Amino acid sequence: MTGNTRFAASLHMLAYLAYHHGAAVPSAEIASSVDTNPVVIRRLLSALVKARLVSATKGASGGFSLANTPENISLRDVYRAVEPKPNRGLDHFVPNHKCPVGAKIESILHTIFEKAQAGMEAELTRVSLADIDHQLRPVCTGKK
Amino acid sequence: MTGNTRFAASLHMLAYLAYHHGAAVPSAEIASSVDTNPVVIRRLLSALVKARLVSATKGASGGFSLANTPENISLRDVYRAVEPKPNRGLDHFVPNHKCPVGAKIESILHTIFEKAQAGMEAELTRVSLADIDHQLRPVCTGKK
DNA sequence: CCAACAGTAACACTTGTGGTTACATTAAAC
DNA sequence: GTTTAATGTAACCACAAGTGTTACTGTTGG
Repeated sequence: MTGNTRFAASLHMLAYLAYHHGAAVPSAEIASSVDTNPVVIRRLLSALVKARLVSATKGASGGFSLANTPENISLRDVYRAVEPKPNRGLDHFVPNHKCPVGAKIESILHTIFEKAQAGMEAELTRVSLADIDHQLRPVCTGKK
Repeated sequence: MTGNTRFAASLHMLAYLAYHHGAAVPSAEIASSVDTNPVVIRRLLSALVKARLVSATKGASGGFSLANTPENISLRDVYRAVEPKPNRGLDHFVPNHKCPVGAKIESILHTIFEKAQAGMEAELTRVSLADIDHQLRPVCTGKK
């Protein structure tokens, strides 16, 4: 797989929680919507709990719920929570430092990649979980 | 590996070609600077040749050279040439369409990811290979 | 002809990711 | 207090993608 599905899956899960706002949703139910294993869900939500975006309650009738209002959760928050290393492959890129080009290229690329990353995250900042929820509601409320 | 090193390696190679502008540089020499195998270099440059960013000459005393001036090669051109699928893992993400959330989330995420991608590429558009070359020269010319 | 090069196919190796099972822990419900 | 349903992880396997490597086939200048 070129990228990973963590970010997309996380947004799906959070959208599901926003849809069932207030209630504690168990991982098995979320897994049914995302069509994967409950453990995968808990694994991902674990990162979101650490990032304070989601709260988890153990025990019977427990589950996951949003730790904040959908308006106050930006997609950038989610991105940062599940993608801790947003460097475009610069970590495993080790050129020959004895070459004048190889010696300098790393720091140059680092700066460039940071700007590119910032450009992407700027767009993500402009979208909140509430925006996704609003696009989701119209088709759902009619059938509920 | 989280991402791939193709983009970073491609920029390194192109910077090397810009540094030796005009001359035909064999893949073995570039491989020495990037510190990898010549086949890896040729594999990557193959994509850049198809994108008309680099020209290759076969035979003895052959090699690779830029097909354009560094000013006219933007990093976005390079990115598009070596990263044909810039979707953040949406392809392998197949939710349960029987769920109201799963049915709609795909197209919503697709739109969002496209905007995020556009934000990143906008930053890459603003940087040319000449910009990298200018940052490279000051330290190199003195030691040459 | 020959030496040097690109172009590519084929393969092994490594790593990241996702799916799965298993189990310890926790807390509500009865 | 026991049962039940849930999180939290660890451990493992399977699969896909990326990278490095060898080997071979053209191709071109000397």
